[in-house]
Amino acid sequence: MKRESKTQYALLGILSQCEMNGYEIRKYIESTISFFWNESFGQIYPTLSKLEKDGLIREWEKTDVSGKKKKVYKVTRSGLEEFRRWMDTSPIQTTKRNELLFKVFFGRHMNPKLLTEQLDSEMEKQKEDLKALKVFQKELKTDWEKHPDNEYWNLTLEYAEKLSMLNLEWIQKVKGKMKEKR
Amino acid sequence: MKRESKTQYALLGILSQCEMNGYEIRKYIESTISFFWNESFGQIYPTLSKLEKDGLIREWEKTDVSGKKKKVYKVTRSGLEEFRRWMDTSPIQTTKRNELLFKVFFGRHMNPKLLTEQLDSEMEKQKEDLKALKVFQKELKTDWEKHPDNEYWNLTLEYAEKLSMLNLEWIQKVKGKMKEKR
DNA sequence: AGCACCATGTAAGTGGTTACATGATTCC
DNA sequence: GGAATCATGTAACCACTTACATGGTGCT
Repeated sequence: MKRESKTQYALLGILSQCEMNGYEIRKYIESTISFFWNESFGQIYPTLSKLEKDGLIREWEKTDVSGKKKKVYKVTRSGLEEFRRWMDTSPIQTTKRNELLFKVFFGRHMNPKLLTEQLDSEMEKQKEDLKALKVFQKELKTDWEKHPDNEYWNLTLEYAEKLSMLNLEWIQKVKGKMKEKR
Repeated sequence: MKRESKTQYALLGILSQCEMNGYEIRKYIESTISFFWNESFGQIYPTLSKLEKDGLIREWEKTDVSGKKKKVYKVTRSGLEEFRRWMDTSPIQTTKRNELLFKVFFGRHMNPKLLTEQLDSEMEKQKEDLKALKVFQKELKTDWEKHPDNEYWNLTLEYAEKLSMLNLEWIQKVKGKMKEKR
């Protein structure tokens, strides 16, 4: 069975929403979909070259309102077709590696205090995520109410929120159990 | 920053529970921790060699009750120390790539019927996982009540169960939204 | 005899991160 | 002038999957 990088489809999907250069793609991912996706520069730039070579995206000179010139990539018609073809046909694959569960599964081997500390820092991350998600949800409601993707984005945010809450509750519970051990 | 494969720690963790050969490790993972971890033979065998070379595990000839001989790997004292050192000191890293969320986030580009089909097969997987988890939970209660790892295993199962249920509910909701579109 | 499963390993190739290098632009 | 950020890219290296090869064992 052939494996193919999903980076290319991620870039097509992102560029189909808004034209950007490589640097902006990275920032977009970081600030918008980082709760379920990430890409590094080392992947983005070579993939952009490949996509352009294949005619799925094209580089444009864009002049913004202030007259400044800027290079951006746009998805071509065949790029959009290829993206949709992939979306429609490739089955969803879920990767299964969860270090948090790993640590708890083999938790007996850990110093309960250290496990608790690691759980704490995991909780911090989750709380920050949750905060960012709330801001994002609000933005969606006020500024992007009429955007055609609104409903889809909202659903993913809802998932992310519920997952974060589940994580927090569960970690709290594990921490409780650890307390008994000390 | 140095990256190091987690495969080695997974193998140390597994072998610290029970002595096994490479083939059995694979089966163990498949049947027990597959809901949060996986390893392929292409990783397992080279890693076993490396661990033995480093003195963290050792090969033994084991004669079982019926007199048959069998090779198994056991964790050495320094192997256990190394495992515990890693458990105590390495921060939990969560990978962020969720194709299910990806598909929904860019869902506008999909044929709603095809998205629904993909969601259906994802639900099937989740339901099977859930069924397996229930069996596992029961086993834990009846056969492994007194096992020192019982509490930890139970916690991970609880997490996995809740996550599966969250997935199912959310997918159901997305499916509902898709129905309106057709 | 043949099939299923046990068992071990290697080689090729992909996917991905990290670190490094370089230079332009903007802002103070 | 100097720092931060914008911007692009490459090279080295690691992790991991897949496919292939090989042979043993046990059952029917």
